Formats: sequence, C-alpha cells, structure tokens
Amino acid sequence: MTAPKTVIVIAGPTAVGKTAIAIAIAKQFNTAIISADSRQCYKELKIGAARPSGEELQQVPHYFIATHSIREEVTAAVFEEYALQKTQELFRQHDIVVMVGGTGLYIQAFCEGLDAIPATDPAIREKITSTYEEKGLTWLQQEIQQKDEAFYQSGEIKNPRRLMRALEVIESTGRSILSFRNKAKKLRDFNIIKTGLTLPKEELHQYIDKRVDGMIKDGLVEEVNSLLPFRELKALRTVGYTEIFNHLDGTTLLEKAVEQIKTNTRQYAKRQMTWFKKDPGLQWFSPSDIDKIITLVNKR
RNA sequence: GGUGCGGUAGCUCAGUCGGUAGAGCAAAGGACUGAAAAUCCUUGUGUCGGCGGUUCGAUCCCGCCCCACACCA
Repeated sequence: MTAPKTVIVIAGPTAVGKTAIAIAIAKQFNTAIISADSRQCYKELKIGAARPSGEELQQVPHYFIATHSIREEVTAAVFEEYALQKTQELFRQHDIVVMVGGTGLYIQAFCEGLDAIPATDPAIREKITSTYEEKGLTWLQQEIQQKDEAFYQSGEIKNPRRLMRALEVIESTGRSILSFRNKAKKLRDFNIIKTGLTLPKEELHQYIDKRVDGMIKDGLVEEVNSLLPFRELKALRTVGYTEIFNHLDGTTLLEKAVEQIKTNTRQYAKRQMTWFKKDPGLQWFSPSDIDKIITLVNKR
C-alpha cells in the first residue's frame, strides 16, 4: 500500500517555537524541512533573521535556508516554484515533507498558487519607483486613476506598494492587474495538513524579548555593520536590521534600538497572527503539543 | 531654604484669550497575489498633580500644598 504524499505545514508567529517542533516532527517521520520564511532564505542574514543554529540544521535537511543572496529578487512566486520543485524531489524518497515558516503569503502561494501575471519590465519598474520617490503618493494615485481606473476604484489607493505594482503591471502588459486575478485556488497533487502554533500573548512577548536580547549577545550589531553597504536592498528592510542601521548612523542609542526591535517584532507577530487566524484550514496547537501533531499526521 | 520652569492619554508633548481637550509614538482590531520581517487602513475620556477660592461655569485665573527638574544659597 502506498500512503498519500503529504506536506505538513507548521505556521505561527515569530519566536513561538516553530523551529524546534519542525525538527522534532521531521525526525519522527525521517524526512526534511522546507522553510517558508522570507528572510531566512538569505545567506547574508543569520543572527537577525533567527536562522536555525548549525546544530539544528545538522539534525534534519533544511531547504530555503541560506540558499539565496540578498542581491537576488526573491518573491512569493520564486518561493512557490522553488518549494513545489523541492517537494516533488523529496517525495521520491519520503511520504511526508515538513514545511515550516511564518511568511503567510509564501505558505499560501505554495498551498494554493498565485495567479499567473506576466513578468513586468524591470526598466518600467525602475522608472516608477524613482518617479514615486521624487513626486510622491499623489502622483502615483493620479497615474493609476488615469491608467487603471478599475484598480483605483477598488481601494488600497493609499498604499504605495500596491499602487506601484498595479502601475508596473498595466504599463508592462497593457492590462489591469485585476484582470489577471482569478480566485481559483490551484489544486496540488498531494495532501496538505496545515497547523498553526500559538501562545498566550504575554508568553510570546517574553520569548520575543529573550530572543532579541540573545541576538545582541550573539553579535547582531557586527552582522548588521558588515551589511551596511547593502542597506538599500529590499531584503534588508527587515526588523532587527533597520533599527541597528539607525544605531550605527548614530541617531539611536543601542538600548533604544533594542527596544524598537522588540516592539517591531511584537507588531510583526501580531500581523502574522492576523493573517493566519483567517485561514479556516489551519488547526491550532500549543508548541508543547508535539504529540498531538504527530498523531494528526499519523491519521492522514 | 530661595528663585525659576514644569506636573494634561501607557510615553513624549501641544492646547483651551474660562464653556470639561488633541497630535506623534505605544496599544487594540483589520487588510493583504511577484518587496509580505514589506506596505496599508480603522480606533484617542483622560479625577488636564491635590485641596480650597473667584465665577453661572475652572484643566485654564488666584491661594496653599505635594512631586520633578534647573539654578542660587
């Protein structure tokens, strides 16, 4: 008999304890882990991205950890393709694959797919970005109102990120980004079990504080200092890095920067919870419920 | 001890020429399709330090007291 191929997804906010559980489960089923984390995939980001330790990485094969460079364009689409391919590879040897991470959009891209939108022209993107920086939000809104009235009406017109994407799509393809969107979720030819890890807020915050203090002890400031030449890269618009960049500029005391990292991490964790909570397919557990998760996988 | 400057939202502060007050940050909730650890939206009543006085009415004016800071002794 052949068991159905299954991906067990472990989601949850930062610092909740996903890494340890994922490793325990991967070991239990003698399989590998695909990380769904938009920052741990960068080889240049280690301490600040809370990459699993060398010891942890040795216990179980990990993928999408330190596999890319901050100079590369890593996006949800890149992740979808990478993770699907890696999953197929792993299924040749394993019935189960563990996916763990806190990047909700990446998990969604993997489980349900993204709509196919043609690649946009980098020159157009470049031009839009620089003009926006020069002329501001009002200009962006006017451009969208003229060129993509439907998107302008649909909302999010105060969000420069979304406006710029909509603009680059219509300028590159001649079609509104809305016309590419269809709600159809892609069906995967394997099972997906989605779990979420959660803790009482106060407890989570304690873990966050502890983790941030640990990062400083481990040399976060030095790591960030070595990345100063790359601070403008998108990958470095990241909690733990931006605050230390400011400190290195001399505008923030280290103590203050550390407090900011803690605050920003709490806010990030909250956003993650907002995203995951709305997914009805997710089954929630406490990080101490490893046995329950294993039971769940065994019942597949 | 004296003088000065303060005491207003969890924090930093603005303001009311007397009609019980508002920003930023934090916090809470939410959105999210190629930057997602990003980006964006919504939510602001608090003995206006305490007690008295003047007044129709005081957080605002007056007196006393308490607290903080600075300077002088």
